[in-house]
Amino acid sequence: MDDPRELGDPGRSSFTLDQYPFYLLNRVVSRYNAIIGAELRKLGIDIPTWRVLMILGERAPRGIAEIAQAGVINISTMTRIIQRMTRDGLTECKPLADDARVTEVRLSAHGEEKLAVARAVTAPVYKRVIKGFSRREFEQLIASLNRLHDNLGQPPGEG
Amino acid sequence: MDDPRELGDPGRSSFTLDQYPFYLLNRVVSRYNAIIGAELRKLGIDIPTWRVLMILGERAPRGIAEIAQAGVINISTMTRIIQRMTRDGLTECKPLADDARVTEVRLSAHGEEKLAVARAVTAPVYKRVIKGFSRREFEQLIASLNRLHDNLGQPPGEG
DNA sequence: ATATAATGGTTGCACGTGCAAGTAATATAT
DNA sequence: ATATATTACTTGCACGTGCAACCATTATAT
Repeated sequence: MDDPRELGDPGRSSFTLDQYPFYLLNRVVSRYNAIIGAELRKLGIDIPTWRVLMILGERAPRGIAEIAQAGVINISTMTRIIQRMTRDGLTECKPLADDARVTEVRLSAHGEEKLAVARAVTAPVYKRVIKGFSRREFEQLIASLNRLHDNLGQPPGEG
Repeated sequence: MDDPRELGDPGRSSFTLDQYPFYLLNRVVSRYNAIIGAELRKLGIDIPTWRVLMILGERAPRGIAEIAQAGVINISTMTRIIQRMTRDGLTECKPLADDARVTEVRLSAHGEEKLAVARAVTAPVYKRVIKGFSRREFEQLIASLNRLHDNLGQPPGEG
């Protein structure tokens, strides 16, 4: 009864949703996205846009596929997210010099500004939500999420 | 530097995505949903349907709003999920006796079967993903997710 | 009794998404 | 050199979603 692989197992008769990690994960993510999404909407952006802003603010991905990979978003969807962002002046695109297939995407000045504002707006929400976490608990959470991520492997149709 | 509230804070200059819990959460959820979604598709159902099956299999919610609440899904969306499920013979609806406003939703026999099959199909994926977790780590994860959930409070436009 | 509010659910609309099939550019094989 | 495959991205299509406005039913106020 105490094998951890049986805890929260949807195949077991003792299964309940509150012990099912992916129900809890979905619930937390949905709520967080709902709240953050409402904040971002005031800035005229949505969550996918915000995620791309964060990614481009941190690394310099080589092409759209890599952004999609980093953002865990379908490539064709990412194409259109970048199209919207470029239309709205947040990003600039041009074919890469040594390989005209890949599209180089950079943040525009306007995009950098939006990112800064979005960070300022989301930070207080984040602080509220992380309240009560010790450093140990926080690090344990990160570690567990990374382990789950590794165990999941490469999903179909994401990169 | 070690105040946990500053760890992964999107407002800090030292911010990186791999230390941002909600990036990691989104990533894990997206991957899991992609994998599980592909499995469920073989059964002719999608993730929202699966979630409703699980909810109805566990409790007996009073009306559609309560299902939406439990499933962390918008009410109008839930209306249509139930419509689809009823069309496909997975659920049965009728107005409640003592209050004709609320819609009573029950699993049909076919719905029960689908739920059983879905459980059988998702269990091995779950076991693979939870691999390597000690009981302690598992319980710590559940606790952290519950804490995040509590800290988030009631989001806008979900129930 | 009658008007007003509140509750539970539904629908029109616009839009974002994923899949499958496409195009263009580069790499590989013959 | 030329055909074939692969890579990187794009687009047509069908569909699911959220928001806002709506309808129906019950509760409350006068």
